[in-house]
Amino acid sequence: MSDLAPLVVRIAVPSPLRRVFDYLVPEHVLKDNPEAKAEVGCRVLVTFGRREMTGLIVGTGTTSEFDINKLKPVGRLLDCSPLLPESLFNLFVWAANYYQHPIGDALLSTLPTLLRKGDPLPETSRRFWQLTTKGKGLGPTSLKGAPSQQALTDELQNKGKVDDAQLVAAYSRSILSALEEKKLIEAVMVETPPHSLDNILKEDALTLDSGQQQAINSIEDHGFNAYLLDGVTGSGKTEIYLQAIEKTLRYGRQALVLIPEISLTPQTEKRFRDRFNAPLVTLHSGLTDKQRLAAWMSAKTGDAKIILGTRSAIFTPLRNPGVIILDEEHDQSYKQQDGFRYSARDLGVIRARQEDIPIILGSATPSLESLNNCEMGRYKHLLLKHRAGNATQPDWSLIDLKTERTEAGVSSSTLSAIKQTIANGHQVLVFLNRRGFAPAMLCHQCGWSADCHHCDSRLTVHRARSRLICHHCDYQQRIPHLCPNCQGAQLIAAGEGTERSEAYLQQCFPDSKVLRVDRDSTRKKGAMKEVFDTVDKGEPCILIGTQMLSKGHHFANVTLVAVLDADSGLFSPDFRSHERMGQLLTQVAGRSGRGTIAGRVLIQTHQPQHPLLEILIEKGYGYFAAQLLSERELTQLPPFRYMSVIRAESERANEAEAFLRMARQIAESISPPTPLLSYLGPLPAMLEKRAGRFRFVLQVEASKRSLLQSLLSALALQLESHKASRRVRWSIDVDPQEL
DNA sequence: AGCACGCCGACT
DNA sequence: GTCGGCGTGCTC
Repeated sequence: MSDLAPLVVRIAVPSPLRRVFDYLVPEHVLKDNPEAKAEVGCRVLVTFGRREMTGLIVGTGTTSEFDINKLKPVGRLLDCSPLLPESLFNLFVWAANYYQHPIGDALLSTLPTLLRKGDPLPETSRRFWQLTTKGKGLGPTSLKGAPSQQALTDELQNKGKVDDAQLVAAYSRSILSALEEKKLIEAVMVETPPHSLDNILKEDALTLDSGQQQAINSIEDHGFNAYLLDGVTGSGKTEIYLQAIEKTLRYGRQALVLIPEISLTPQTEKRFRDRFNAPLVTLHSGLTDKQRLAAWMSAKTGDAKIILGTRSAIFTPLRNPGVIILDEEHDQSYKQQDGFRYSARDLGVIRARQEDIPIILGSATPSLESLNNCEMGRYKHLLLKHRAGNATQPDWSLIDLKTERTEAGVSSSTLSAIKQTIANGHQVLVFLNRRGFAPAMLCHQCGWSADCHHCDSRLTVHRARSRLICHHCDYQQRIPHLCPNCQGAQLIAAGEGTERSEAYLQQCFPDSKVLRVDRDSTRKKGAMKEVFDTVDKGEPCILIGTQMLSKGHHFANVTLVAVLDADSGLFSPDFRSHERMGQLLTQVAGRSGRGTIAGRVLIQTHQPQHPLLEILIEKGYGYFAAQLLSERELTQLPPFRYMSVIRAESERANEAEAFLRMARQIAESISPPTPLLSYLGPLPAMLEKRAGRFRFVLQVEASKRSLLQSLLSALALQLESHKASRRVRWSIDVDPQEL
């Protein structure tokens, strides 16, 4: 290590700069800690500007593009080996570039917080003590004056290496230090290999029906393949996951399992723990930094065999990966919506290919992207058409709101269906994707409405809390008694939210439990569990709630699902709104009739003739999705064209838009618009003003990823160095979920 | 992003 | 006279 050429490392630092910075590694830094390495994937402490920070080495060499005499030395090397396997590290670098996020920020954000802050990697090896050469040469009685020391060296003489913990228990720390001081004994670190499992199954696997059997038989245990496990709710996808994991565990490998939301972890975790005698760790936002690091670490060392987590778990290193499973692959929460805007689903597929292992994407309502990937032959489409056991498909019908009166959002025929279901001793699920009592407060006399001053939105009435709340920025105020505009006393809560429908239904069914599930009702810890425990008892009751109800839960005794408002999904300008509506309705409907009794689904709408609703109801999600996919092809929207949006926001009304106009100009000077690459905007964002900021978007679409990629890379660099970019908050969103 | 530097208005 | 607003430049 004493060559004359200087050792230069390229460091990614957590900053919004799309560059890496070169530092020198002086001799003394290497000597200070001979164990520590200056290799790609290791962390270093550096002064960056005037600040100390933890950076990651992304390259090494002996030269620099920068003036080598002006390079700063690194402060300290933090790791004895790279934090990630090289291939995984390269994948993360690739992801930072693909999603156009500053490399240091992206890379550091894939690490547990404590590592990002520079904490040492927890010990994975255990400390053992052994005699030094000098110690071995000791005569049998040369430590006679120190009986404990004599006993200890005798023990080491007999046993060779002994565990630190064992020695400390028998002797004391001071004896060890004394002998170490005399250079008679020395510590050695020994890696403890992950133990292999003998009894993998805690409970027997369920018997598969022929469809499930066919699906599991199609899944190859080895090598890369992407599978879309497309099965109606209740068709037993989880059992397939479990059996795929079982195979992986039998090969001594690890399974990485991703699920959309934290609220689903306890249930899923229980299912896995009940089945396997294998160490399982969970990674979700509810963990402390320490717990998170411990879980990450045990995945890295291979101790954890099953890693269950939400979106960010896709960045967990695995010692011996065997399979990746990503449940509810259509779920939007797999796309990070701020900062490093990656898609855990898409990265999952790329990672599986990189690791040469299978990935299983499961959903009852697959995304159009994944369905298209099946058609293109990139994924294998595994269809589960039937519900497991005796459960039958629910029976859908539409209720025309143009011809029926409603109260609190509930039509009379919905009400009588609820009455009947309760009378039959069953449970009802009422779905309304709007929390609060009413979405607006209006003055009957002058037409005033309670608007949010920070957003382009109306305040939602929350009657139980006597407040008006903005659902976009959380601004709150008391409900006024008089109209602030005309002092009139006729303020009305217009429209319906879950709180109002709950109150109405409780009034209609005073003898039944009415349970509300939304962000407000489940704020208290354990509230959610309490509701589900009550429902699981099976007594007749009415569940009312928002999307929270549409995810994952089994309600065996629910035989009626009522969707109070299907229309909101029909008229949104977002090109994905129809897809989402179909997914949501199908998922909600899937909550019913999972037991042996057939379920009914009532959809209230003002548009009963809407062709998409008809297709969804008559032919099911598969046909519906196929229809949407062919529309996307006709209109040249994703996945047939690649999209990205540049977002900008500013407190000053015109700046965001002006910034994007300039961005478009720069972009067009790099790549003029052609049929292969087109621009749209700047346009006001969906909610133009939000939390006091004016928001705009510029869309860039291309027929090839590479066209878009090279344009965005060049554009990002130019925008970053432009002084106008300091006056607005801007970001690039590749493969956006929302416009 | 942070952080420093520098240049103008309005205060104890 | 100084405190502090934010426009500008820089980070190996």
